[in-house]
Amino acid sequence: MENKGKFYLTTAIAYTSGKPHIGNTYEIILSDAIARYKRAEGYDVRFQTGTDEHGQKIEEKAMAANITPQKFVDNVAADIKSNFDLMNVSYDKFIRTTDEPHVKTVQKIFKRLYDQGDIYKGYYEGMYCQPCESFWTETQLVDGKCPDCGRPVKVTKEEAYFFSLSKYTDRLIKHIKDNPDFIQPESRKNEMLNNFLLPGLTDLCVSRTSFKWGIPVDFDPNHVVYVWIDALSNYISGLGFDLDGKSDPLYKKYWPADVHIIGKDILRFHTIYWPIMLMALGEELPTKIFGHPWILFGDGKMSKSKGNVIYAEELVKQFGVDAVRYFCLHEVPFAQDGSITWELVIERINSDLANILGNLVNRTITMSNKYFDGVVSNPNINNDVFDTELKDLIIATPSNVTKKMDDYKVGDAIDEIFTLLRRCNKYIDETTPWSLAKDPEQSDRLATVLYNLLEGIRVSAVLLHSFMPETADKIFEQLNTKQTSFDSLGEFGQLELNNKVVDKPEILFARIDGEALLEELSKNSETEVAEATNLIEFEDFTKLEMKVGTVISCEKHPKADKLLVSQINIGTETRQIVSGIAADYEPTQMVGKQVIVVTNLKTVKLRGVESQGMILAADDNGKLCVATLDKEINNGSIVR
RNA sequence: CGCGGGAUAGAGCAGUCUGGUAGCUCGUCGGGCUCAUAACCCGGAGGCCGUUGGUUCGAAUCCUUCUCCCGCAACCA
Repeated sequence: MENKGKFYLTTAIAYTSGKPHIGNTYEIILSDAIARYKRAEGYDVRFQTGTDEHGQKIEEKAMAANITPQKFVDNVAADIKSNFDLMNVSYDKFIRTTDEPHVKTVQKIFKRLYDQGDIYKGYYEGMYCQPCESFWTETQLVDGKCPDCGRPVKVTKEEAYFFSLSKYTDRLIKHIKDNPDFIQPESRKNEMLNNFLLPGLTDLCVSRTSFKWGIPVDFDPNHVVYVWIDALSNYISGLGFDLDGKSDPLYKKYWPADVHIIGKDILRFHTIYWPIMLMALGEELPTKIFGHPWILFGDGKMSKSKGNVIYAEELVKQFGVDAVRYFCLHEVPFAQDGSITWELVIERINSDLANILGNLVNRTITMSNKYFDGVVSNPNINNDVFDTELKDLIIATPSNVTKKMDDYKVGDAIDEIFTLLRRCNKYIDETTPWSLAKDPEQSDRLATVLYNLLEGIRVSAVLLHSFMPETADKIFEQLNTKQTSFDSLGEFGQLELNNKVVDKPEILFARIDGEALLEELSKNSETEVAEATNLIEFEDFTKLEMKVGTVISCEKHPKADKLLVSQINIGTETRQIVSGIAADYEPTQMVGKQVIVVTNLKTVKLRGVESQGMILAADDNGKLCVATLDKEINNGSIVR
């Protein structure tokens, strides 16, 4: 195999605050498919992934679990790693930001940037929003309030280090314009330029004193390094980067990265902060940043509170690793989010994997056994236009696939392979081997037909290997072939002669009875829901104070689309209450209604407007219906 | 007018940059085949390409008006 040079790709490192769901898993599967494909093409690939293990959130979670942060991240990192291993991911390096070499590297980088004046010590004389734990600049504030939550901010002075970005902005803008492929997909490029770079960057806060679980700034131990200098550095620290020119040979060989594969939500950090960091360090910039879309459950974003999280393990348990890999890789378009539901997964498995792929292999091997005792030969009696068409496609498919992979259009690449598989199925109908078998004089023709099919299957399996490694290996075994490398794709006819295919083909993907499975799943989830329902004590219930009130007036929240602000008479007083019902109720509809109000909730400000309670409403999949009373009753009556 | 993305057959998508017969997968209906996992193959039906106006010999594609959906985006007490 010709060596095509080095190829370094990375995933974002996963934050160790909890268990990874299928969306996290998607990124690593996608990266793995690219890594495997590049290796098969003859690149010297290094594939790095890992975990991001510092930060306040982890510190808090560890405290809540009553273990040390280190113990906490050890557990979660092990969990994430085993999840990646379960998905058959071929990473070369799993880096953890708590690894000693990484910590040292980050400290040195921080010091260097400080020494050369890119990082300076200053104060946030900023506006601090306590609940959001965020600082804001004057220009970011909305009506002098936190743009995130609308709550008032406090002028706070906290010592912090800042990374001065402005010095490098022009260079970065030029780099982005000179390298149109730097940011992928391209639609994101303008977003970065227009929203962040062209208006001018504000300096980035790179240290914290408010928590301890982070890499200490070694020359100023009150501070820990905050997020990005720590996390982003993993891409070079994992290669043994050293500031003093003593970098590991790995670094010299593999840097700069050929592609960073990341979620589209963190594109900003990878296309702005990271390049600027590298410029400041005098290192080369990565070739490409690829922001991939998300996998969504149904039509909503996956979130635990919606109860619609799917974990990779569940899917694997049900369908197997390769089916899950196939689904993730094939079903997410290049630039738009894809969606996952049980129904969709079942449909793809049945129609693509069982019918088109599995059944093709099965029927071909069966015929080979039936007509030739499984012995492969090629008398080369090709006399139809079908033969030419099939063979042309077998020759063309590898480069078709590679073209798509070069643009990271993995789903389209897989489609190319399935186009070939479909063509093979069609070829069987065109040549009708079972008719040929009835005429002994057609024996050589029949053998040729089967050879063409087996070769088509072999080529498909070689190409499929990057996406579904186990399945491809199973096909190789069934064909009993050693011709499994990309070198064997150049010309038609590399499948060995006089080999014997397997006697009884194993079913690669069994068809799934969708209705039965869905029914079983819904039964399971019902029992889970029942088990998960927490029963409360009666006393807990009595803590709630609920009263009847009449809506005196109601208007739209001035700063939020989804909120209404009502004045409600609850007998002794009038309360102002903000509710998220604007989608279902006009303000005028609310006036005069008698509603049930929770009156002993802590007051809170919602986008700047105080809310002194809560109106009860039923939620039917997002459609809200306010609870009212059967007949008119005195305001202030207790509800229980 | 905060910024950005989108609307194409029952569903999911491609085509839009670079104007020239509207395409793919699934579903559906009809037919064929029997090697195969009720699988495979062929054919049909199903589209004012979201709306308005314009440019053009010609518009899904370019310009324009409006509508609706989604993301950034937390909030729904």
